[in-house]
Amino acid sequence: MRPGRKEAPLSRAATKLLRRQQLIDSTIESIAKRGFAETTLANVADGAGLSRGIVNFHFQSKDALLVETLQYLTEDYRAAWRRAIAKAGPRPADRLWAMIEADFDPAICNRKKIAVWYAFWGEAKSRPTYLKVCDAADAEYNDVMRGICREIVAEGGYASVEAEMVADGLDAMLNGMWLSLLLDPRGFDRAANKRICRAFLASSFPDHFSRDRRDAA
Amino acid sequence: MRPGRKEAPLSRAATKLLRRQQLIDSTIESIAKRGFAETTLANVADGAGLSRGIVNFHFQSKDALLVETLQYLTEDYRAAWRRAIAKAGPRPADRLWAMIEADFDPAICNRKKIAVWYAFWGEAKSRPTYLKVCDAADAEYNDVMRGICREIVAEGGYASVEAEMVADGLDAMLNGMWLSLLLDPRGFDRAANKRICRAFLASSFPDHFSRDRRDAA
DNA sequence: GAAAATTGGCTGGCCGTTCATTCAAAATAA
DNA sequence: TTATTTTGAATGAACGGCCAGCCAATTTTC
Repeated sequence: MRPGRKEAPLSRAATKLLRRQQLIDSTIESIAKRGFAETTLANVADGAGLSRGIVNFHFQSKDALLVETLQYLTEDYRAAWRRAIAKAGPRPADRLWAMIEADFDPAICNRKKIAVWYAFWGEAKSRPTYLKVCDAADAEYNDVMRGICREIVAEGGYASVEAEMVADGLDAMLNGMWLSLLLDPRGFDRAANKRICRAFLASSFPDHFSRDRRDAA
Repeated sequence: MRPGRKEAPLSRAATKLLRRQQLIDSTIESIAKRGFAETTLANVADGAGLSRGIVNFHFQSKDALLVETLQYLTEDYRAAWRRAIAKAGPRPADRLWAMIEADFDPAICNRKKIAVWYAFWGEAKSRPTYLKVCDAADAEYNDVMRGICREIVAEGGYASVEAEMVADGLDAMLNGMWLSLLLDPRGFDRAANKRICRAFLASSFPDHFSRDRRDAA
């Protein structure tokens, strides 16, 4: 197919993984470009530069491809925020802020991937498998965020602040900001959105976050 | 089709409107139940208790039906929050809170309608018409909310608070809470979510909102 | 190490099904 | 009657899944 260049020879096991990943990538591309309803196996195969029958060779069915695509997306996301937390060090305020930064990282928070997230959410109610995967990913993220907020509350002795409420509010806010990227990409402003998150944190945990700078004492 | 009962005679113009609304309602029902991808004209017609060819008589095409369904949904939503604001009286804090209450009103915020909203958002990126309608509706809501927040800031003399940031943050938070209803309907708690919104407002506009009661002095 | 045998990846066309749309005929209202 | 609405069957296009066979990679045999 690609006349000029010859692929480097790979072991069979490696090709198998490569092909599956190519097809998943192409599926993401197609859903972002054409939407869920108009993504066909032919589109996916064409996008990957492979033949028409290839998907049913590497995946049980179209639905299995879509489920695995969703699982890849959730794993990709989970890895990103876990990595960010790990890099942030021990202080809970730093870890919380790292989760937010991760949510706005262009590797995660770009229109293509957000469109695919929303495509799956849009189908979630009528497909229990999608619902389960999405809900589990969301729940895990929320659990971790609640835990960190509890640490901050304990550290700061914030009597009137309920950690869970801050975490849930922040979580919802982040998802809503993704929607605004989807609907109005030109008007989307990463820095402004981060500032809004920071203001929310500053009013909830004033000893840990300031409105302007990265971190308070 | 319904042998036992005979419909009351209606004028042709009235029947026409009735049929169109029946079909739009059935479309909403079908998208909520089966999802966007598996909603067919046959499903819609069956759901409305009408014959197979009926949709293409009252609508130009399937796509036209879907666009009009989305327009109906946005109009329904707009009417709900406008009504809520009008009922709330002159004080901006009351009007802002009325918008939030409207967002959690079971007539608007129920799993069926939320699922349909997310279905359209999921297709928005690849269908410019949907995008335009959704974005316009969102922008209008956001404009009004920003305006009210500006009034509150002016009233309270909140120096450090930017009205637009509060409005945008609240807007995003509300959308994110809808997602949590979609993904985890059992865990969804209207009152708890309202309390989170109220806490956010209390920390932004302390002279206008308290954490616990409906309104401050 | 070279040749032969085997495995497994990949192709592209085919088939049955489903769907949106059209249409001629029937039913209903004006 | 005439105009409009409704029906349900027909049409043609598009799709997912299937498969027989080709070919490269790997293993086995000599």
